[in-house]
Amino acid sequence: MKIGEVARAAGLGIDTIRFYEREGLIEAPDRRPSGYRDYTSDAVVSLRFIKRAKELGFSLKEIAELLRLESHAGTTPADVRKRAEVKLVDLEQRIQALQRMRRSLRKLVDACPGKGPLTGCSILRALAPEERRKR
Amino acid sequence: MKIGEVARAAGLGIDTIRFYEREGLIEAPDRRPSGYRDYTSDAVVSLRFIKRAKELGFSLKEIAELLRLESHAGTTPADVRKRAEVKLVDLEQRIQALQRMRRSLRKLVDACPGKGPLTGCSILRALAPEERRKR
DNA sequence: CTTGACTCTAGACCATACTCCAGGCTCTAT
DNA sequence: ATAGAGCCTGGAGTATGGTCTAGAGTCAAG
Repeated sequence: MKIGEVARAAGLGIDTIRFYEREGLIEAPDRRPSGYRDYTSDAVVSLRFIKRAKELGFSLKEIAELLRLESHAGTTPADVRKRAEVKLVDLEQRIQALQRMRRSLRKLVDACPGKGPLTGCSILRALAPEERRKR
Repeated sequence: MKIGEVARAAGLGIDTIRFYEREGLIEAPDRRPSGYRDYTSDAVVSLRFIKRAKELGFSLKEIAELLRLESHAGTTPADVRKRAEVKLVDLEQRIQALQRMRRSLRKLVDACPGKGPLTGCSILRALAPEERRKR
């Protein structure tokens, strides 16, 4: 596959894919004699993973670590396992942080009547309890 | 209050507060004859809100929109509530995806203790929503 | 009055994660 | 054969959200 096809399949821009290659997130693909990058469908899977993980709030650096768990070249299985365990703890903490955020936000939403005067909205009251800014 | 007191009270850095002022997230305070910014305690409330909203996953741009909603005639509490709800749904989806990922990673850790190939416990596949995993 | 902590501005700088551009070569369909 | 879309490289530019610095003035305690 050429880079454009991969980009469409993964839902990313061409430049983004080349950027990920430079950053070491994906392997550099083989090249055609012309110099064109020649991808296999595995690349699409990796790129979709990256896209999804990004949406989940992982940085590219963290994603790179996750990817290194998958292709455990040059490391022992025990090492892979150990790093996976560390990531698992990370993940659990991240889930808990998001759950705390969700609870807080839901409390705010539930307390907001959604009607009546603006001043009744607890979301805004949390922001500006004294209506000092009413212009 | 001087900016340093406000910063301590809000739990932000001085530079951050000036940055928020430049970005229009907070109003420019009055000035003393010396040129020093002179805040009221309302500023602390606003800054704490911004900090909290950030922790809830709002970007500064989204926070600025929330702030602007308040001062626009015709804004209903429902408008504000709606934004929070959208964020809530986003948060819930992220939590679910992370939980899927956690399951996969745990499977990887449990099932691949150092022997054999990692078949069936691909962290890559765990995050590929449009690629139907076969049951 | 002195001293040290604080504040002012403008602007540089940082990390992250892209996004675009110029100028040139390649591929594919007609 | 040729047009037009696609791809190449290297480097510059963008957006977000700050963070830091220099050089100068201000404040409050002793």
